[in-house]
Amino acid sequence: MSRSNPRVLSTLERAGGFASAQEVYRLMQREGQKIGLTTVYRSLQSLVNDKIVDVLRRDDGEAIYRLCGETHHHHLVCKSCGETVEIEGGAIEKWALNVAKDHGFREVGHTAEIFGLCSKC
Amino acid sequence: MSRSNPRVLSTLERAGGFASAQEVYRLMQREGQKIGLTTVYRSLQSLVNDKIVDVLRRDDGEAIYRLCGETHHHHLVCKSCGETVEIEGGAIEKWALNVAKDHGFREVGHTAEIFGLCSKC
DNA sequence: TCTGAAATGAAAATGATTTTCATTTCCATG
DNA sequence: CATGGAAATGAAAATCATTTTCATTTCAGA
Repeated sequence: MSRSNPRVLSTLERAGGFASAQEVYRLMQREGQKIGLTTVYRSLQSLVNDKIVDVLRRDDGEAIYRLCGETHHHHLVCKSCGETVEIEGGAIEKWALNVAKDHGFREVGHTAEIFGLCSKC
Repeated sequence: MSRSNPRVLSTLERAGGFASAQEVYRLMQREGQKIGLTTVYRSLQSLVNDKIVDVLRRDDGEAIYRLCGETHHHHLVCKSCGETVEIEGGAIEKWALNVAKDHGFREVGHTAEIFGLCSKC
């Protein structure tokens, strides 16, 4: 297992807390930082595991990494410009737990995303 | 420009109205239908343009195509054995719509999955 | 029958992501 | 100060969905 290279997190922060692995890599290259693409991917993956960043998907399928708070939440994402709003999901939590229990499932988790066109797009 | 091959739509319907291009292609292969992967992609793309199907992204980035208008449902998936239960998601629909409206979003869609360990696992 | 536009699909290209594996860096301990 | 092994690193190759290219086939209409 590998741990996150701190310069990757730092770069993601500087990028506005929202960028793809390729973008983080290119940014670090431009800044003259010596780092391999592999390490960028591994670091971001590790940050996701540690719940320090979230991963979403752009319309073209490229993964974008985004700094997030620690409280569990969901996202409302504009499918055109990518603007993201964090959503509290209390209703969903209960729904997921109830549905799962009804079917005898344990160790329940869930994912939920809302997408659409934001007011600007 | 090309038009959708009707067998592609028919196969997507038969797949439960929810499948990736690769899955549609494999299914048609297994059924002995002669068709190229390229045509499957083109047909699905065309169906998306015509708003006959929606396109979403799976967590791994693969695009999945879903018939529009079909009352859509969600899935409760066992993370050990893969058993899947289809769930009605009335509560989620409302939640997604309300949240999106609150933030001025239009053309709203959503994804939601619940996962856990089923009673057998 | 002829003709051209649309459809088709095999193969190559693309682009993100992952894997492999040899090398380098760290660091605790002798 | 060694030094030995674990963790980190990165270049290159592999993977995989998707798109593009391009030559061929189909088919409707003149």
